Order: sequence, then C-alpha cells, then structure tokens
Amino acid sequence: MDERENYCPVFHRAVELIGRRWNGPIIRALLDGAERFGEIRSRIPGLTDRLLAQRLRELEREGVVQRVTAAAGPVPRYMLTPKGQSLTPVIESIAQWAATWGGLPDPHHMAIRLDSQREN
Amino acid sequence: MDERENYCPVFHRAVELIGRRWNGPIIRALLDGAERFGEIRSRIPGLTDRLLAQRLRELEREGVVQRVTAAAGPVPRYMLTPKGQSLTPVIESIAQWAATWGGLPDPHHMAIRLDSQREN
DNA sequence: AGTCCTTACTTACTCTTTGTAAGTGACTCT
DNA sequence: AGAGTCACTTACAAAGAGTAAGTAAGGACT
Repeated sequence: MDERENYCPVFHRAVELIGRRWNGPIIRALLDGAERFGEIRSRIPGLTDRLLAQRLRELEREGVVQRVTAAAGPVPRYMLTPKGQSLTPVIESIAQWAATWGGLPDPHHMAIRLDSQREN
Repeated sequence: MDERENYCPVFHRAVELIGRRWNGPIIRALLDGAERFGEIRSRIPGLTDRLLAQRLRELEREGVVQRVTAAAGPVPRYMLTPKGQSLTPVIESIAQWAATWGGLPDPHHMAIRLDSQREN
C-alpha cells in the first residue's frame, strides 16, 4: 500500500544538507563575507572547533564550500562555490520566514510576543 | 575579539527546525496533501513510527502542525497551521536548488551527471 | 634565536539523539 | 469473537554532538 507518489530523494538530501546542525548558520556566515575559520566560528555562538572543522569538510565534499590555501598567506580561507552561492534564495526565504514567525512557540502566544524579536 | 556582527538566533532556530532530520520531507508531505499518520510515513522511505510521532509532536509544539481529532472519526489528522503553510516558499526554494544541483558531489562531476536526475 | 601567543585543527571521552525492533490499546471488518 | 490495521510507545544499541584538552605551524616580541 505504498503511495510514495511524489517523494523526492534529491529534495530530501538537499534539505538535510542545508538543515544539518550548524550548516545553515555556517553558510550564512560565508554568504555574509566570513572567510577564515575563526571568523566563522566567532560569528556563531555555541559552535565549537570540532564541529566547524567537520562541517566544513562535509560541505567541501558536497561541493558547496571550497577551501583555499594561498601560497602567500598560509592561513586557509573558505569560500562558497557557485553551488554554495546559489543557496542565497534558500537562506533568504528562511530568513524571511524567521523574521515573520520568529520566536513564536505556538499560535496562542502570537499576540503576546509580536513585539519582542524582529530582525532577520 | 568577538565579531558577531550579524548573527541571528531567530534564523538559527528556524533553519534547525526546518532542517532537522525528517522535518523537511514531513512538511513537504503535508503541503502535498497528506493528512494521516500512515500516509505521511508511507511517503517518506526510511522514516519510522517512532521518529514520525516525535517530529509531529515537536512541530505541533512549534505551532507549525496542528493535530485534529474529529469527534466522529477517531483517526487523527494532521494539518499545517498558517505558520506551517507559510513555509511553502522555503520548501520551494530548496526544491529548486535541489533540482538544479541535485546529486552532484562536487563541481568536477557536474557535466557527467547533468542529464540524470531532474524532477523537483 | 628562543619563548610566547594565536590559529586551525585533532583526539579522547561523555551525553544526547537516532535507528531498530518489538510491543500496546483502540477501533474495524468478517 | 478473532484477526487485522492504525497510531502510537518502550527498550536497547549505534551514531552524532558537546566538552575539554592537546598539537603542529606560523608570527610577534625581546
């Protein structure tokens, strides 16, 4: 009785890549111009070295991020590939949704908290 | 030296809610018209009862999903709240991205697989 | 030149979240 | 009444994430 009419593994893979813990904020930091390891980390409270290193490697394997070690400066830089940059509309639509529905646990509390948080 | 210029906890929360394991496909199934527990589960290969029940409860707490138990039919139905329905553009932008960059591990293989998968 | 410091990781260990599998109670169908 | 489905729940093992400490490479200071 299996009715997987419109299930899409490609979508599934994408949403779990983007949504995997810390990946959203990491991609966002990169889109916002962060390039160095410590720069990304310092923009994301709670994110540790271990996980950042791991996530960057994964994103690199997925072709979203590129690690660049310039001959001159031995400090590695991270940047988004075209595939990574094309996530802009995704990040923006999430930011938009978050801005609208922000920190509202459930509809009953909507009115109460409408004025608290509000930036993107 | 902490430069959290434009970090946004509301965004962080949103991206981890949407991207949490199984949540993307679950929301998509609901947007596509699935209403019953087993209906959702059968559309998402790999998703088990345990996790679906847990995710639905969480999404309910977040005000994204509403569980409706009609007096007549004791079979519960699930539906998206307005907050949940407004995730449409997010899901669509991810589907769009997935359709374009589908299952491409890295840019080098782009050309090779351009014609394989392609639906949303 | 040597020591001190920062940066970008890695490793070891613990705790939480998932996956797997097997129930359970409510209703339905025959 | 008995068997089957449906919507969960419970128990346990495996995987992932958090915490903390360590390390190699490069620069700055003296």
